[in-house]
Amino acid sequence: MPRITLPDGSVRPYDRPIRCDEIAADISPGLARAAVGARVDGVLCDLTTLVEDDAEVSLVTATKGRPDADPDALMLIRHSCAHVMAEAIQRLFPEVQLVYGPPLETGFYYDMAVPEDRPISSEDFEAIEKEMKRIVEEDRPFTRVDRPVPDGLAKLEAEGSKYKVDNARRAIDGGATELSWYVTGTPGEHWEDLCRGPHVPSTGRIGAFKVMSIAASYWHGDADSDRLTRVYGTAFVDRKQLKAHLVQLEEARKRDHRLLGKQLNLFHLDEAVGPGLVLWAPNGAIVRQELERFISTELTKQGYFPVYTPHIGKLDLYRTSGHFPYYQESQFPPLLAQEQLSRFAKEGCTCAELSNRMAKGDIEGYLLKPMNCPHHIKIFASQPHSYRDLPVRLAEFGTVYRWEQSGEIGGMTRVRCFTQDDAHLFCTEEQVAEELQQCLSLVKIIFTTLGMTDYRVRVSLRDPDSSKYVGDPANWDKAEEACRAAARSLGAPFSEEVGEAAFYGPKIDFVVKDVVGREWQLGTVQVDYNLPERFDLTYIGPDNQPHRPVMIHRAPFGSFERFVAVLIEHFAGAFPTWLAPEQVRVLPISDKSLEYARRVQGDLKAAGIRAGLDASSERIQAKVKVAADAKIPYQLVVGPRDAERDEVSVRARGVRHDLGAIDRDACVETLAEEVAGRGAVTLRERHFAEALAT
RNA sequence: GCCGCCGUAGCUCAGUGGUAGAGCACACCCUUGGUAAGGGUGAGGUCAUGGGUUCAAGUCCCAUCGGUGGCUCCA
Repeated sequence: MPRITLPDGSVRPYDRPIRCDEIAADISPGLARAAVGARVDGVLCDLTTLVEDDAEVSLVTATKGRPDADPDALMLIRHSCAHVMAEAIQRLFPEVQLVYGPPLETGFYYDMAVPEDRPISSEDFEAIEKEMKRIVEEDRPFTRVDRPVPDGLAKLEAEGSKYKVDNARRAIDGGATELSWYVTGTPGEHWEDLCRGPHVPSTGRIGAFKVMSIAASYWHGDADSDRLTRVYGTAFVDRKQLKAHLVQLEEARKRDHRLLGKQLNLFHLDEAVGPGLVLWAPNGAIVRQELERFISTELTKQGYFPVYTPHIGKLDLYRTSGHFPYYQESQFPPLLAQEQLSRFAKEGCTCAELSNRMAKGDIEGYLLKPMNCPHHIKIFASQPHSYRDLPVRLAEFGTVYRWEQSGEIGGMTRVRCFTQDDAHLFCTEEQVAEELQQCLSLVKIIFTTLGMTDYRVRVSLRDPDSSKYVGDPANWDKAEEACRAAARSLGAPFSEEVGEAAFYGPKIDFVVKDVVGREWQLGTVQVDYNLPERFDLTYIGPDNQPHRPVMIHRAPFGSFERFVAVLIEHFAGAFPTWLAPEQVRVLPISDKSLEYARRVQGDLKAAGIRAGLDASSERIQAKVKVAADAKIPYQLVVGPRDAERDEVSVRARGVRHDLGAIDRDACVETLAEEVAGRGAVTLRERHFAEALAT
């Protein structure tokens, strides 16, 4: 007979198998009302689940009007809401076949096969929601019906849904001994769906929901398989939570780097230049340049040598490295040698022939470089190296070109031309561990300085079943173990992900999320035993014999394009003073103070500060507003009173009032310190701590 | 690359198949005002591009280009 242990440690003995909702009712009527599901020995399940043996049971509750919700409750609500949406859609579009509808972190989706002649569009959302509302208001119970495998399969086949048959087969392959359906209401009478569950007790427990968007997907995620329509929605315990979520989404969109990039004139994408080709406007260029300076200082400290290399190289170079022709489809087409080009033009050679002959190697040309490593390798190989010289660390802000799929390009996060803060380290096998650690600490310095604490670490390994990786498996094992060890030494949690490695070696990646929740790889450190082999790199060891060096590829920022995109969103465009394109703006009260304002600006510029001046004929109110919209860290308002006392009146970004006046020289000096120290000291804290508090 | 949606002034957006609009920004004039937008005047458009339907297309249809939301991909 089951003894039920509750989360508070108390134990309830029962003399018969007991349902979770009965347990809830035994504890309190309030709990019984609030419960939407249960966890039995940690496994989320229906409230009607029968507990037959001793178990730890906790009830999952969803209480309207409470700001915090149990993530499991939201999971149940969303999964259930996916059913309600599917029912609504099938009522409106009887031809639609359902595929798969799971809950997500922020909502749910349902994949479905929609007939081509009547696609679902966002214009249908209102009707769908209306239908859903009706189902929710009817408050019909979610009823589970289990069927033996043969009966279940027969039923699905009779219904003719290949997708659901496939789902069932997968469940069976996964060890299922029964197939379960969930009916929203009475079996035999109401709508039902093959589903593993669990669900909330009844449709009425879905507090508030919204159909969000529509997108395409592929069956099983396979681009060659059926195209499906994916409808996204979200659901919450109550309206208030849903609204808070929508407001949050709206706020996030305001931080979007594409929007801020335009508003703050940071970068520009121009149709005439080409998709995925970023033009850095002066303001964005300053941010990038500051980052370049910042990391250059660190690189010097860590013993890197700067190098410069061209943007193209001969095809043969990339045949050696393995970039060509294996990754041909993700590269810009090769540049043909001039005389060959004209010859082929005369011969009327087709593109397919051309690409064929290039792949075979009987045509020479140049490739826009997809990576910097081959060039750096050639610099290393241009001289003999003793083990005493190692490690050799070659660094370059190297621009690379990759032919990303058109649908993937967007903003500055995924582009076709980008500049990496790249470097390649050539070292002995014994040196790998320490070099890796140094690289990781560099990444950490960057993230810490910029206050970006919200990242995750991923150790990216090869997929042994895939053929896209080059080199000896034994070397891969060594490299992967080195990455694991280095990640461990970071002291932060990390996940290992198979199939994420580069073609030549495993990586330690730093991954962050953008405002819309998409993940991006920024910093990366990669161990490579393969390219040294392909290029036959050697150094002379203490035994006077040639040895193979190991390479480490690393880019702490990843690429400036992507990093700055994430940085814009991280700061919501309000860059710290050292990064801000315009660090200070001087605002004269009127033309009468223009001369003094110019003097202040001159002092600031002389101190190396990027200072602007608003010499327009607007009133001070307007100047303050415009400067605030431009997210300039400091505004110095100057009028006759300030000029007389050699002072400036300071306003700080984000503060709605005037902080007060201070001595002009003191202001310039502290600002210079703030910039030099990258925010270790700030003008606002040092001189206006009191004024800030009010 | 695939599917949906979108494309009107530098920006944000209105615009029943019947003469191309607003706000901001810009230029000039007035205003010289002590802390989150003073007032006026003006200039600015191959309505993404190319076809089609129509007496008539920014508006309807098709294609292309570009953007966007996903999917797939990301060496």
